Amino acid sequence: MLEIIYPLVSVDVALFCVDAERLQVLVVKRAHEPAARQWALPGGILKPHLDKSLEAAARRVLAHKVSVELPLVDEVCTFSGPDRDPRGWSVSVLFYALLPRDKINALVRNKVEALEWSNASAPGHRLAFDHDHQLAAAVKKLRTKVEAGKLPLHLLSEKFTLTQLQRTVETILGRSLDKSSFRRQLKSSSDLVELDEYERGTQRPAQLFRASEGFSF
Amino acid sequence: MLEIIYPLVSVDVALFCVDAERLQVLVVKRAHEPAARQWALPGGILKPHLDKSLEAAARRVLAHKVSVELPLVDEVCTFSGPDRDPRGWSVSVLFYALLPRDKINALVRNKVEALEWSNASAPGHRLAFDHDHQLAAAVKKLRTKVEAGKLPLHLLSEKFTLTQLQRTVETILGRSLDKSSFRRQLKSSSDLVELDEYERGTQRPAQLFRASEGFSF
DNA sequence: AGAATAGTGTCTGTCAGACAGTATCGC
DNA sequence: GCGATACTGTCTGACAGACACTATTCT
Repeated sequence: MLEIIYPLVSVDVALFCVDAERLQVLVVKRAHEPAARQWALPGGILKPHLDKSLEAAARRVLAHKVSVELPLVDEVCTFSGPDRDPRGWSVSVLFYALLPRDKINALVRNKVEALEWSNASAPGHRLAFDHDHQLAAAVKKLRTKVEAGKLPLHLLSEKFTLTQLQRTVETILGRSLDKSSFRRQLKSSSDLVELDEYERGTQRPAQLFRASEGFSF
Repeated sequence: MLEIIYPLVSVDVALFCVDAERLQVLVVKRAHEPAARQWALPGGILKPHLDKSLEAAARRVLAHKVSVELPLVDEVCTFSGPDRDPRGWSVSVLFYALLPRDKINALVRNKVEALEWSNASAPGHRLAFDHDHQLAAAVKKLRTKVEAGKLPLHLLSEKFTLTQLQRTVETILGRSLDKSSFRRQLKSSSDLVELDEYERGTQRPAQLFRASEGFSF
């Protein structure tokens, strides 16, 4: 009988937020080994006695970084192999999560770890482990879904204008869209509910919308 | 210091093949506990000393069932939790694989396990563990890719006719397509290479095609 | 009034579905 | 010739991109 070697199982999370026309991702300056003092995506070891699923583990990891419940945490893919973590053979399941723009300051600061919003398309730091690849995979997944017509309503406040929605989509896709075409598509969408409220801005007020009940990203 | 409990890490594979207008999936009658004598998707425990990645583990598992190298093995998603396997907290990474139709008889028979091709949309057996959910997820992933315009060339022989390709796509999507529109799309695709060969059938010979070098599903 | 932002109307080229028509084989 | 299958041509309605136009607010 061979000795059974257990792989290390962990979760990593790319938490996205769109702010100021930038697709931002949360990065952490690691306090402990391995890769101490390097920047990385938030992550942690699976704790079977605490977590009832991998997604629950991802939410637990983020709960230490952000003080709000996240509307969406979904799987991207796995990364595995004997060399990607110095502790040995490891499996990491990558998730992505979306944070509403009005919650961007709900970060939980502590004295051990530094947290930072970084440009997801061009991170300011080189990330530890294979997290550069992981981030690229998460961004690609997000883009693919939006490109396929899904509306990233979880990135917006509860009530939002169509222009805010268009700016968010444009930021994710990295290109500008035609206002008329964009709004035409939205009219035949059952994901939006129009409200009888208007946002008072600097110019003409814009009608507010919210996500419909059955909406899912 | 808490005792660290390791989760069980395994891979399961939905191996697809399109034959006789049916989307077939390979199922195995399990020889050993747990779930002995029940039908299930082929799967196995990750062996870090043998596998250099989860995909490699999936390929190793299939190598015992099919005597040919598979052109495509790709990840679907993970299934995890304390209750899905009687042995305890487990993570299973689901893969799907495509087998060319002319290799459908390349199954490795043995006296321990029974192998069977089952209708993927309506399996003849109830599957063990959460494999009914897994199969549904794998079929959905396959459908989504084909619906998005990807060509499932790996399900066809090396050389194939456009009618064979159309029948395969129709089988996966579960609806019939217009011949003219289908071929129009293919003309602008760089995934196909037309050959100077023709298949001699019962009626007018059909031009043969193959997948281009850079093709990926 | 003028600037700025919200929202609508119209034109047009593209393209997918529908379907008819032609081509080439076996019998 | 006839049936069967491969392959092509044409029409048309739907729709996305482009862009001009109207509407409503603030200064």
